[in-house]
Amino acid sequence: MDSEQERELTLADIARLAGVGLGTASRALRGLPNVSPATRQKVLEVAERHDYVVSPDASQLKKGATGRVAVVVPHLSRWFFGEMVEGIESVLRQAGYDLLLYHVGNLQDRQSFFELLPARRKVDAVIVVGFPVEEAERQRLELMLGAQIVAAGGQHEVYPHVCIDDLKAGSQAMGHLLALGHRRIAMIEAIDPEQPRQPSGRSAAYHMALNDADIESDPALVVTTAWGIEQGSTAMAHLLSLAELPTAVYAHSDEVAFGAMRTIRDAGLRIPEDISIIGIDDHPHAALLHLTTIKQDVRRQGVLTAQMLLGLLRHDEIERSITLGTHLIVRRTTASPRNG
Amino acid sequence: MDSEQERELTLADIARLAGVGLGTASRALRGLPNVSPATRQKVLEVAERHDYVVSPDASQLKKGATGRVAVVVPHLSRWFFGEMVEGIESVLRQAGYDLLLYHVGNLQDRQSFFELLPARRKVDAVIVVGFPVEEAERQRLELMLGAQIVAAGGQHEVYPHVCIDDLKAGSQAMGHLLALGHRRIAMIEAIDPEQPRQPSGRSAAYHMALNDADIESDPALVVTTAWGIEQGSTAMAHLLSLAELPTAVYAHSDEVAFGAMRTIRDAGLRIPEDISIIGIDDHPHAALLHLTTIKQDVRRQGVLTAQMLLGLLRHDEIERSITLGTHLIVRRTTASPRNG
DNA sequence: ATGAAAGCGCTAACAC
DNA sequence: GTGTTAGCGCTTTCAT
Repeated sequence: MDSEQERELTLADIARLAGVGLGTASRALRGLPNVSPATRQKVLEVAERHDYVVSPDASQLKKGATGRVAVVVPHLSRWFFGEMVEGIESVLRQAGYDLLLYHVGNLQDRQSFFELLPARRKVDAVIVVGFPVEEAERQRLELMLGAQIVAAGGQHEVYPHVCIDDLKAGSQAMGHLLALGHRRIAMIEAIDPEQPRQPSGRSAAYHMALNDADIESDPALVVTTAWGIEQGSTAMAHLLSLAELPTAVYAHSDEVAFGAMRTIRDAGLRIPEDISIIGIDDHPHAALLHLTTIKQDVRRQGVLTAQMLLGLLRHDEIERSITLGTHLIVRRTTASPRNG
Repeated sequence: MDSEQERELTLADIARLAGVGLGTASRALRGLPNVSPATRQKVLEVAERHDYVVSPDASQLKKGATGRVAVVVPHLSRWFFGEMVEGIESVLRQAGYDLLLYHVGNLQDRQSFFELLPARRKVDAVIVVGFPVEEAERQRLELMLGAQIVAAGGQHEVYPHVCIDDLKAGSQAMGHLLALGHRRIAMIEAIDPEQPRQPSGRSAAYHMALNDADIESDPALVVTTAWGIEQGSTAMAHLLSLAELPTAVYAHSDEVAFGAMRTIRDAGLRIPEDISIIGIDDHPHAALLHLTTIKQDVRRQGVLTAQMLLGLLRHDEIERSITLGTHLIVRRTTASPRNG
């Protein structure tokens, strides 16, 4: 059997088989006017019988639009990004767009992405997920003529975007701890060591909240670490080595909080009796571990980003900046300090 | 500013600017022979100066290959799939292939994927991740003439594939519990309700192990549920309602085990003193929760799958079936039964 | 309503 | 070595 050698039928084949001209076949298949019902019927029938589909590449070459959008993510196996991409994918697919995935896991990947622009001339748009594009990168992106650029899950003045207000989320977290009566509050600040350092709303919220509450901030209570469970665990160990322990911990993310929780318990301390802890995200495992947190709807951010993009592609008049709300979910890791 | 109207330069533009013919420009750019150093130098210089890159679509139209591969996944926000895609993406990118992502989250998505074949005529290959392709689906896939098809993370006789041996992984888990002296062992069987029911090696391992140990299996000790934390939690609740409790639980996956652990503890029972529990995967959170499990290297499966695919695309003589090993990681959720 | 023809941006075969 | 030419599979005038 030489089925291996079979080739895809072309429009010319279909036209010939249907006994019509090339142009007519094209129009018939695409539902354009100026085709008699009988002719259209015949073309459709032939195409159907032979399982014909047009070559998107050929048709795009002529039309100009690619029907693809690039999605650039710094991580994939992390819940936040998976959820985001799922949201994006669902609306893109429904709109008939294909999704080209680019992973920029570390600084080097990221540099080479913006240097080489592998998506160039391949997509109608690009969605940058979860990190702010720097000025130099923005300039490179300009080479992608005509491509719409939007950002999801990160602050971007420069591009249309959808995100949450990190400052507000942080304030909600701190507000909760403060309201419970905590005054000695530590922060585990999460950064991505593989990406350029960014000013963080979640960090700003900490200092602002403390300031508003007339609490002098103690630099020793702030520890900076990478975004992960083990890192959170280590950071917490550092905090526990302090002479005077914090009564509460504000972690930049749930995953960091998870690690911190383990360390606290392994040290023989109880949560929340000895130390309260709060995260941000509402990661699926937060409920499992009864972690109090600030919830954000990541999937929805993905959906809205993709919808915004489609609007841009259609040149609709649309909102170019969407900030989603976040809210406190009180579970069992926060309580008033004992001697509060 | 009408930069919006700027258009990408074509090869013809570059040729003209460099004062050479179209063919020469093409050869120069691609490093083909039969171009004088001086000419090549000039062409390269012009292209560089204008940030020119060839249109992949146009060049592919001529060459035949698309330079893209479709990756089909049933989930994204789940650790296993994110990890797998990261592995796949890393080698594909390095080889210059683009990755088209298709998400078939539920039965309907899956049906429409195989019915519409949105990747048809768009890719050189497709990688199916984490689910066995059914016969009817396989037939649809045949319409993608010339596309290589490989499978990752799921059993497939029909396609070249890389996976783990579920039967063996399950046997390792059961072997551990049995060796500890457990005889009343429950199984939380995880299935994907959104996908067609498949025979599971992880389930077979349970019955086989019990049989080999001359333990009569009690149907009440097997509970089937969907793949998730909450589902594991509920399943465990069911198990705890039994008149005679199991002394150990074998969960098909770590995430299911996580949920079960919560239920056990919420019921006031201790792990592993009252009930032992083991999972499969070595999810990042398994270490966090001290869960004993069977580790599999998912990322590596992704890498090997993509490498296998590249080999196939190059028509290399390569191994078309790779089964990765798994191994027991003993942590703190398993111990000998009290009255064992 | 329909067919012929030009051309999208490129590669490959062919002359020179 | 280099320029010209003929397509790749389609869409889109433009006649008819």
